[in-house]
Amino acid sequence: MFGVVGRFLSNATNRIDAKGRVSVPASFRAVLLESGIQELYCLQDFIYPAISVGGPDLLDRYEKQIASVDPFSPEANRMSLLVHGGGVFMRLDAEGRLMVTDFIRDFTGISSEVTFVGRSDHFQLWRPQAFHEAQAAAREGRFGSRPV
Amino acid sequence: MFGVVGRFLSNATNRIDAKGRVSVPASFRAVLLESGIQELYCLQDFIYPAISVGGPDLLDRYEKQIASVDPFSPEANRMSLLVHGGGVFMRLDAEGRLMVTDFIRDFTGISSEVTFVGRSDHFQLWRPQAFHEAQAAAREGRFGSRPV
DNA sequence: GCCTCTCCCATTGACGCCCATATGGTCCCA
DNA sequence: TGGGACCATATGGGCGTCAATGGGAGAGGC
Repeated sequence: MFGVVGRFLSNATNRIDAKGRVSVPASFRAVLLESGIQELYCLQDFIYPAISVGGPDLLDRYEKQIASVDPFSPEANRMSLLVHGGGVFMRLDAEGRLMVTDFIRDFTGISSEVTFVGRSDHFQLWRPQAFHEAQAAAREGRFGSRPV
Repeated sequence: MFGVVGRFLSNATNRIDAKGRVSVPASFRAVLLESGIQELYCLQDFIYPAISVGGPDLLDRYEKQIASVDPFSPEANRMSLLVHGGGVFMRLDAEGRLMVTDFIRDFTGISSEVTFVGRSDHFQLWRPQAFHEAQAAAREGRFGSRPV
């Protein structure tokens, strides 16, 4: 439907239902299907208050990045804390929804709605307002609020 | 109509119908056809409250720029937030119309009419009044309002 | 036994694909 | 040169399909 474009693009906001589930946008599910991704790795972004979601390769890339810096640096320490201590694995239900756990809520501030944001090789979960603020800040060359 | 076209030029305002569709001006469609562009990359502009529309090469240009810096750097993260999170692929229907989604409306303020503005290698979608104001401001050497 | 998660089915509203109409312009020909 | 056929564009709308969402009921863990 969105053509032969195999990457995560755009942003869309969906509601969380009474059971704490939220539908992943169809265009994102199409990319997951195309990539044969069934197991979703969810990690905390290094900069923004958002959860990054992708296939198993996403974890690999983060670990490579950690390995590339001085392993005793505060930066490597901090990244490991997020990647290893903060990463979880999830899967979608038959309708393409995922559970919004406390892990996601606490880190992002998400409560009733989720903004899905494409990042090319993965996508992210944001609190709607936080996303808009971060985007506006990015346009002005700033970064917006850091997590925690 | 023959040969000379090649670029997106001039501007035109069309109405949005009851189903939220709007006709892309025929002269713009001719350029798209000539360029063999079927998938339209639509990006929320960095400066103006307008959507930029072009072929996949438009996205390629931005991605090259991102690729030129450390992919885990805050700077790459920030650019991706705009280029990937603020961009989407769309396609025209059989009559050469496109859906004016909330993605477009929220960012531009477009509600009932769309002004198409040629920008040589791409074109833009504007709220008519915002376009006139920005043009007037540009004549005086200013930039006009920034996006929300 | 209660609470949580998963699988299944139902609803509704949005979108894609298709065909129809109006309007204005161009070209041809008498 | 004026009339009229013809065409392209912009616009309207029917209808089937699918996505987003809601909710029931069973399986399994604490």
